[in-house]
Amino acid sequence: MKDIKEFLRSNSLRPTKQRVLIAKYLFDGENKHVTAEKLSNELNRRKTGISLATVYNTLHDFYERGLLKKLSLGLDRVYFDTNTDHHHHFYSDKEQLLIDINNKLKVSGLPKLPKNKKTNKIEVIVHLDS
Amino acid sequence: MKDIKEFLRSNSLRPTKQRVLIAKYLFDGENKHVTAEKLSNELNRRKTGISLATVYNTLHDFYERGLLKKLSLGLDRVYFDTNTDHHHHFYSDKEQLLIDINNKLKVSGLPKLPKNKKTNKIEVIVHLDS
DNA sequence: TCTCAGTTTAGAATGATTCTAAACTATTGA
DNA sequence: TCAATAGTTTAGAATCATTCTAAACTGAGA
Repeated sequence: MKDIKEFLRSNSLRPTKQRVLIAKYLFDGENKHVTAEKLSNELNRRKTGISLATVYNTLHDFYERGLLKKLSLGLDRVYFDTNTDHHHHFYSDKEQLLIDINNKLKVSGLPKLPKNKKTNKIEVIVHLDS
Repeated sequence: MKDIKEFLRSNSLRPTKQRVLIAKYLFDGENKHVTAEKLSNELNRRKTGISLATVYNTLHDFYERGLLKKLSLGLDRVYFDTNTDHHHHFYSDKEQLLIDINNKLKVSGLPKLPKNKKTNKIEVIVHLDS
């Protein structure tokens, strides 16, 4: 609790009631994949009374501080991932399934880059069926 | 022209004026990446008077017949790719850059799949910076 | 040519996200 | 402790890609 306030402050974020609650939920130790809507539902379940706008603002703030990773897998919603290390995903649109691939994938056989461009990151999505 | 009508018919699509014009543009031999909006602009430039709704309908129809590939790279718009072979992409959100990677990429080191799931496809996106 | 299922279309609807601007609150300096 | 203020929260409006609706239109077969 104190720690969370410190954590927020050390990331140039005022430890407001709302941010503390959201951070507590997101950074409780286990990795999470959330959308704004899913997070909002979870917070409502806990009767926190945090508005959807604040959920969006907070996810964005955390993302900008590098505390979350942003995933745009399908077309619809944006997922935020509490695992900010570079990693990849198993993904199934139909089944709302999203699983981290944390071990070392290797991608080989890349052609040379377009001129004047450099690789920012390589993203691998393994689409699954049942 | 005749060929395009035949092509549409052979894919269970009536060769309407609109579909012929769109197919002619999309399948002129060179690979294209289009969004509904970009395609609509191009068609307006040619004074075809095709509505945006029809552009969406037609892209969707072509996609369902397997004539186009659908790409959901960023969050915003959907791209349709006339290259329907399995392939990967260089992508830069900022610069609206999208380039096919047609040669054989290899992805190694995948962990085992979640139980009861099988791989549908592996998608590699190489994000670029300038 | 007639008929009708398949198409096209304008405009409304949807749904995730962002914006607005007014009310609220954490922080800091006195 | 308190006032001032910069940063936050919020409801609701706005945005924007896309889908839906339902009415008008058209290609294809009889």
